[in-house]
Amino acid sequence: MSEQNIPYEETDLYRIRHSSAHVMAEAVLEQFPEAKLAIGPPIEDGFYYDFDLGKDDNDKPITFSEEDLEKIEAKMKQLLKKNAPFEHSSMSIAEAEQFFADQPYKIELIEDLAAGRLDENGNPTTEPANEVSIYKQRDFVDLCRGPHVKFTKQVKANAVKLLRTGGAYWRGDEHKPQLQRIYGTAWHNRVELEQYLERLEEAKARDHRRLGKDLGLFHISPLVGAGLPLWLPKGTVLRMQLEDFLRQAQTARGYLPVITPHIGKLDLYITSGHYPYYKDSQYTPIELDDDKFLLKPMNCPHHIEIYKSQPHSYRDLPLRLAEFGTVYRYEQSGELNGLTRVRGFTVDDSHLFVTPEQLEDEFIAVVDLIQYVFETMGFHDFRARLGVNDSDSDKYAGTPEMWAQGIKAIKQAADKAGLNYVVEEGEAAFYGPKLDFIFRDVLKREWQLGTVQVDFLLPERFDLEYTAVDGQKHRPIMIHRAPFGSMERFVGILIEHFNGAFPLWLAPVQVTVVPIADRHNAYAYEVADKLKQAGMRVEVDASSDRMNKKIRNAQLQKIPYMLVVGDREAADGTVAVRTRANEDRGDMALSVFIEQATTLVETKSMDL
RNA sequence: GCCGAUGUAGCUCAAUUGGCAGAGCAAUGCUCUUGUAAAGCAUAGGUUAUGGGUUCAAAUCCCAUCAUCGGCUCCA
Repeated sequence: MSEQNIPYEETDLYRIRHSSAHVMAEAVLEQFPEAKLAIGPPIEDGFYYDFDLGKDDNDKPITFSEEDLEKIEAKMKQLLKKNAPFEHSSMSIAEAEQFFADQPYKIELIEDLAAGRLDENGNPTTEPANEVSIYKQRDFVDLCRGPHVKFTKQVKANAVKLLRTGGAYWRGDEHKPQLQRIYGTAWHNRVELEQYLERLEEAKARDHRRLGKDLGLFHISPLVGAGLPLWLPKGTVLRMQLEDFLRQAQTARGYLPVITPHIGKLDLYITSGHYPYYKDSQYTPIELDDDKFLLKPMNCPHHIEIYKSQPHSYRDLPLRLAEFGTVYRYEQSGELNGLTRVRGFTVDDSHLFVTPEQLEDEFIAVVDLIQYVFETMGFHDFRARLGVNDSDSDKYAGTPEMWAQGIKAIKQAADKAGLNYVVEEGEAAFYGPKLDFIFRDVLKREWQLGTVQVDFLLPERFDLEYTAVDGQKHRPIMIHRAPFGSMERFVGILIEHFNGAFPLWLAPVQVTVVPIADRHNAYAYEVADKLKQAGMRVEVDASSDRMNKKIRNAQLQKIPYMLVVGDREAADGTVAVRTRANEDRGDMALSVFIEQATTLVETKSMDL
């Protein structure tokens, strides 16, 4: 398409979606004449519009029902076909305030525009506006910067669909009124719409919650607790492959393993400064006698205490302490989601204690490790984001100097490593700036995974020191880092990315041996034993099912290899190799298969 | 946490307006001994998420709680 290289805001699709939002609002007003309009922008793949429908007799907010949505969609399609031009004009602030007098949200937007505070998207503006831009189709007039299509008919009625409703806070602030949002999608034509809907179906089919159940990877029991996943044997095998891989990579890079308990005294987190920041998302402290203990929300304080357990010379540094450390955060109930958003999760955590001279090299080495990990996973589409503090936010600790120093260190190291990154305000940790690695999966969805943070604050808080060449005590700097981020989220993403068909080295079961009839079971077990001796994870399907059924079951479990064995194979010492890609490779000597498979495992190949 | 929807067998779903809770798959048993994506027959499986309430009668209506899903806010 010709639109690929121009900004989204300038594309036809953007206009189509923006115009769809207006026509949808027009349709809503026909059904709900009292609705107050908030904002209705185009978004990725579609658009939304927020409405305030007022309260019912019981003072409960009026919401859209599913039937409402259908009616609105039908009405909207009618309005699209009943052609009308989008007319652009402007009004003075005073005119606009009068015109939108019964639209409080529009008034707020107009006032912000007039004062030069915020534009209609909530972004800061530089200059106060004298007049505002408006768009009109038929009797529907909206405060809007545009652009729009010229006529409503340019939005094809069969290329638009309303998807869902939901609550949304005015201006994204949970202390402000909650509005009713309708999401819709709009495309150039019907075919594109259908393709998009298919994409949604595809995403649903690879949902890790669905696959996690079907493939027996994890389970979440309400009795254990929401957001506290139980790892089933197959999920555990998968996770352990990841952990072993990283552990090995870390050992090769001079990391030292440590293990720390799941709780710690409240005082520890008060010293670290975590407590005030995590108070709201924290399991309440456990009180015993005169002490209070917290389920740890972070591993750093424990690792710091390990550092402090003995005096350090500059010769000991950098000290790289690594642990798969499980932390607990009491996330809001509405936030929980399978493995990707949980209340107890394991961070592939490490804390590096370094001298100022070592900071840059160590940071680069960490970035290098993260990239190595991603590449090994077959994650090639990722970007980096430098999260810095928000100048006017009070949620960050430390001095401006510390922040400047940290940001500078990250920038220098990232530049030296040749890494492209974008800077985003308000994306820092409370104790320092961080570099996040954001991965785009096969469905083009973005996930924040690995993270590296430079920290001058905690060494200060805990009064960390080492003896330098000059014989004086100096303050080390800490680097916090986690390539996977959290094992739970990472595995969740991995499941969706691979659609449950993991590369051989990660597959919980790598091979299923399929005996054709009972009399082949003995040979099947013999084959399985040899595979196990070669380090393969293998199952024998000795059930009374037909061979076809056994193959089907293995296919559904996305097991990489099915080895069919019958009279021929038993006589020749061979196996008939079939892959989950429906590929029949015919008979081959077992030794040849083992040779091939183990090589693929060793090289962590994506191929079968 | 907020707004909305949902919760029936291990899984996927049925059950007219309130009137005896059912099917497919999975499980178990038996028969068949099978050559690359579902053999046949039989058996078992449920306090309809939990706790209250309305009713002669509740899976169905009402209330509360828990959980899940879709959004918002927040985040690894």
